Amino acid sequence: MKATITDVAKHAGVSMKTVSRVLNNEPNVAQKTRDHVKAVATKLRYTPNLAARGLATSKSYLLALMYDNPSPNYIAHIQRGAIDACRETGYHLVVEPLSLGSAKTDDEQAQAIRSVLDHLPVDGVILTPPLCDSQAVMDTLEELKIDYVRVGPRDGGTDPFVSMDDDAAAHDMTEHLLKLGHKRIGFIKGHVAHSATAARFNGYCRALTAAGVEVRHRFVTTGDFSFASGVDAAKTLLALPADQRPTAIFASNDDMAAAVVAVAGELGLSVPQDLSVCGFDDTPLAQTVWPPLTTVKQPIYRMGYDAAKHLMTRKAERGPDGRILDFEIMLRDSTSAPQ
Amino acid sequence: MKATITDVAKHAGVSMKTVSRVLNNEPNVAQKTRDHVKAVATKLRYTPNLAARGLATSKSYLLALMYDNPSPNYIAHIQRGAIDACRETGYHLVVEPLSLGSAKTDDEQAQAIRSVLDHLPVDGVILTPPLCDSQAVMDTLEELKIDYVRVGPRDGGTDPFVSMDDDAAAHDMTEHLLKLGHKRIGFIKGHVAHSATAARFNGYCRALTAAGVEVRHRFVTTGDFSFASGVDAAKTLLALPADQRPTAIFASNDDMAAAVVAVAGELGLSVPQDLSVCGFDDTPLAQTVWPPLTTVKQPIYRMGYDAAKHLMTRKAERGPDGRILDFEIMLRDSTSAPQ
DNA sequence: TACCGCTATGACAGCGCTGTCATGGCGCGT
DNA sequence: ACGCGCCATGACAGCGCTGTCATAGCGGTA
Repeated sequence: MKATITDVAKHAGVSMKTVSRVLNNEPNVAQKTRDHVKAVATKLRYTPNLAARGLATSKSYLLALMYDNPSPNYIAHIQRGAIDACRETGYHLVVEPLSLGSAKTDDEQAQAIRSVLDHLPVDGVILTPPLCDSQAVMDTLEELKIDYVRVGPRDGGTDPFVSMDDDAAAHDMTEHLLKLGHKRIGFIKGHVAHSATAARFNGYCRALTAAGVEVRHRFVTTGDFSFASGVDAAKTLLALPADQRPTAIFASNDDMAAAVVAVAGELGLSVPQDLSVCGFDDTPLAQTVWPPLTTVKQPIYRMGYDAAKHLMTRKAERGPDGRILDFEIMLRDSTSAPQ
Repeated sequence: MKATITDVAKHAGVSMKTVSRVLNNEPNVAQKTRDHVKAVATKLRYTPNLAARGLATSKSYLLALMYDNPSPNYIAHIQRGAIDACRETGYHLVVEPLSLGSAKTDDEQAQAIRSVLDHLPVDGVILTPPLCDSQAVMDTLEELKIDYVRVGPRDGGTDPFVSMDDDAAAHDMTEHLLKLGHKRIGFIKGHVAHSATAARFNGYCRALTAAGVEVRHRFVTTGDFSFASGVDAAKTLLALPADQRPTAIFASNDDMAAAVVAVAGELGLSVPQDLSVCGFDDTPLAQTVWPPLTTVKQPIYRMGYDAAKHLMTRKAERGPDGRILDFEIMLRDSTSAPQ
């Protein structure tokens, strides 16, 4: 039914091994033979049998994307990037949600990941937050000798990773607000356990300090990335008397920024005239809210793409261990000069 | 390194074939032997090599989830359900985005799907909207002799599918509004090409008619499921004089419902006092907006789960071809009695 | 006892591919 | 002309598993 290497070999008048060499771009095949075999393979619509190849090489041509309950939107983009990269190389992506939960012990985490990997021998693993920050997970992978890449890890370790400079992005966004003329800029921090929280806050502080503006304690509140926490934070910030409250609020993600917009509306403040608001992540929500949010667009798709690409590249040909990708500030309608 | 069937056979003092029989629950093995082999396999932490098994059986133990640009949220839930089902049976899920686009010809659609399947021999395919409504896709699958299940197909054909009764859900939601005392109920239709659009509108009409309320042309507008289209539709509906405009608006999805809330806010109408709003889908957005939206919760996770389960079940043991799952009306704060 | 039917088990080939090693031919230096 | 080394190619085994077919053992029947 489906063409095999043997068929191609027969039709091309060469041995199976030569066909194999051609298909795998191995050296030591005359250019003429190479072309001929390729032509025959195409004509026969030959595609290699993954199972057979996997059995012979003990590779699986599969990559796994592991995640633990992040936002669907984030995963969807990472996933899409990784899949596109896989397609280019004949790999495929299997998706493996892992419910580690921060409550689990290291040992349980290791066990969970091991049981997944026991059943599915993948050639590489893409680790997204918060998995990418679990030492237990990484140790297990190391022990199993399975390649992995971390996406957006907390520290900028020596392990392979792709990430974005959250600090710089927050800095630039704050600077944007400063340039518009804002002096009283509120900030809503994200969930303490998340890698990006500290980095974003740090960027905010850096920009203020650089501009000679004091970082004021009362302008900084803590949320946990949820809309609800944003509501609370916004209420706190906006409860200050009109001449003392922030003229701009920078929330650590879009959900909380959307909450700020909602609260402002309730209080009769219009955005951006009375209050500028900006978010972080550029989720669909940013454009679903009114007015559309000025926010930071993370190169999420690209991260997935690069991560997968890295895993499919032979060790020798790999580039530097870590890649820091560019972000982009999306200027929309939720920010303007004060008054 | 990793235990093989041969290892287990040696340790258990039986032949490979007997081990194989035990592992695959084949008949004709003495219970005692069976138990013993199982014990040995466990002790050795044996897990079958998928590639080898696949080569021998020409099955892949892989299911594919195919989609064409739906909402990330929808896919994420389907996916999660399917993965959970796979885990129970030792299968795995590969995710294959397909960019067919409605502009493509049937032939191109068939080609696209074929090229994916040529490279990855899966045992079954889960088709989500709008793929599940493409005859070309189904024909191709049929020809390739690959099992498939349609999730939420337009028609309730004889092919295997899982879906939800959009019509009934829209009916119940409309009835909810009616019971609250609303008489002037606006409706925003979804994208014409989508399967659910007609069904939802139909349910709305049925409920009105059953209650003896006329379906009024000016209360029905058409959107395309996007927030932006919802803004336009809402403006149209709310442009009517106060004593003639709808006291409630039922949007065909949450994005458009959120748009209605935003427009109402701009016009100084408060929800739900001046205007009740309800949506459809129960996306995260429904709770991210203020006030949280009354909406229809689709059993998306369950659909993914059931679809995968169906594919992994041997033909003989399968239940009925189609399964219609229950929806749930999520009553939240965006609806109340008029005035 | 001879024979049959049935179950429990095993030997062996082969799925499609690649790794290893062998082979034959050709160019080049002496 | 001879020998060496290198390149292009092929033969063959074997990856881990399952399907097919053969076989041994057992109880029952005539």
